[in-house]
Amino acid sequence: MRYWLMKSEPDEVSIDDALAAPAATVAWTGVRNYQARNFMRDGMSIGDGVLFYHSSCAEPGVAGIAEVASTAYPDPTQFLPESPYHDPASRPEQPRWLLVDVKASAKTRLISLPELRACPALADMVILRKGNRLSVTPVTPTEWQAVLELAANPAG
DNA sequence: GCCAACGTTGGC
DNA sequence: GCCAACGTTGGC
Repeated sequence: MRYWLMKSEPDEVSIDDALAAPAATVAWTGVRNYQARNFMRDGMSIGDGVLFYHSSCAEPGVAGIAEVASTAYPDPTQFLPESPYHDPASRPEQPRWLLVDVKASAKTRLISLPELRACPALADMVILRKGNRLSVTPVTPTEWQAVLELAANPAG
């Protein structure tokens, strides 16, 4: 059992969108970074914990809890010419990009970046490191527990 | 919109 | 293999 943080732009798929989807499950399309892909391919197992993070929005931060709901499989959007995630260099017989299904478990209060940064247990969290841009990152059990505790507490 | 940080590309 | 140029990410 491992833990992860996965970024989503809420304009595209928010935690509410995920919870409203059939079986509260969404295919995590659009990852186009090899390191992030490799985490999904080589690191993830069904049932792993996921921090659902809202990025590129007015209030970036952890917005919900989810779990990995499939092993990695080819991201169909890489083959769709009309998709913003289209990759003309990827061949169907050897797909370059993968995704996993993510099942939303619960919405949390929004735990903002400043609040995450203020938590001592999260000092080394990958997402908080300077210059970090990875959309899929590992989370340690200690960090996972610390975020759950923040989520359970009142804001501030 | 700005810009720092990072990944990718491509010429050499 | 080096590295400059370019594109993207993402907080502010």
